[in-house]
Amino acid sequence: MGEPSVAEEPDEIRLAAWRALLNAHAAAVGAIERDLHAAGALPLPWYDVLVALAEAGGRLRMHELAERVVLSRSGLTRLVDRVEAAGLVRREPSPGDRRGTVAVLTEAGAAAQVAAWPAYARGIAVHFARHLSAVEAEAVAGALGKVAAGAADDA
Amino acid sequence: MGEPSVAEEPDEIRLAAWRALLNAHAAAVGAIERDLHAAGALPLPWYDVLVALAEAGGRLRMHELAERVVLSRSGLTRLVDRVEAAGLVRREPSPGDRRGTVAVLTEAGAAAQVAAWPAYARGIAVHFARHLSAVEAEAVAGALGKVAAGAADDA
DNA sequence: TAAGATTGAGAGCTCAATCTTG
DNA sequence: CAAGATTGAGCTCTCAATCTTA
Repeated sequence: MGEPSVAEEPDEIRLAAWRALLNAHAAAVGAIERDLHAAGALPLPWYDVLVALAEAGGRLRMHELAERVVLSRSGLTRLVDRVEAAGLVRREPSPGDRRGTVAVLTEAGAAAQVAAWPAYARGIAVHFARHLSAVEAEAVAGALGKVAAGAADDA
Repeated sequence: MGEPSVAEEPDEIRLAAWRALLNAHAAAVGAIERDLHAAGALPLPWYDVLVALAEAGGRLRMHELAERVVLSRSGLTRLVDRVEAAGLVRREPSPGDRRGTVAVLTEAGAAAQVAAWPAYARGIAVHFARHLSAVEAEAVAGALGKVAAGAADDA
C-alpha cells in the first residue's frame, strides 16, 4: 500500500471522456481556424494574446501572459514578437525588476481585439456551442475546469 | 423569418465551457507529452497512428487513417513517413484502386503500441481522469461526443 | 543559485500546388 | 472534372542553452 495513489489505468467511461475531448478539440479548433484564415482574420493565438491583455487591464508581464495564453514561455516570446511587429502590442521594461518585460496593449491592438470578436464568436457558436444544451455546457465547464486547475497544480 | 440560424454569439455558460475545453486540453495534453518525452516514450501522434491501425485490424487507407488520427491529410503523409522510417508501419498499394495507399501495421508496430500503452494510460489517469467523477466523465463524453460528431458533419 | 526572458537549432504543421488515376 | 496522396515553401512550436539581474 502506501501513497494515496492514482489508478494506473483510467476506466472505460473516463477513457471515453478523454477521447471525446481530443476529438472535439481538434474538430472545433480546426474548423474555427480554417474559417478565420479564409476570412483573412487574426489567427487564434494572436487573438488570445490580445484578449488576455485586455482582460488584465492592458498590461501584463511576459510570464503572466504566458500562463493565460496557454503557451510555453519560449513560444510566447516569438508570438509577441509577431504581434508587436504588427503594432498591436508594445514591450516596456518592467518597473522595479530589471529582469522583467511587460507587454502593453496598444490602441490599435485594443481596436483589433474588439473588431475580431464577432467572427470568432460566430465560429464558437457554429462549431461548438450549437451542439450543447445549457445543462451540458454547465457540466462541461465544471468538469473541465477542474482538470485545468488540477494540471496547473502539478506544474 | 429565414433559416434555422445559429445564435451569432454564444451565451455565458457555453463560452465558459469553450474556455474550459481549451484550457483543459492544453494543460492535460501538454503535461502528458512532457512526461512521455522525459521517459523517452513514443510521441503521442505516433501512438495515435498505431492505435488507429490496431483498432482497424492492422490496415487502413491513408485518408481513413487521417480521419481517425485527427490530423490534416498532408500532415498525415509526413507523420506516416516518420513512423514508417522507424519500421512500425509499412505502405502498400491499395488493391482495386491504383490511386490509393494503405498503411499496414508491422509486427514491430503492434508490439510498440502494446508496450507504450501503460505510460500513456498513466498520463491520462494523472493529468485528466483523476479530476473527474464517473458522472462528470459520462457528461463530458456525451456532450463533447456530439461536438465532434457535429463538426464532422459540416466538413 | 534561482528567476525572467530570449535565442538557436531542429522538428512538425498548414496551405496551396501537383501528379496520378477514376 | 473529382478523388487519393504527395510535395514544396513558409511558419510556428519545442527543447535546451544562454544571458542578465535578484
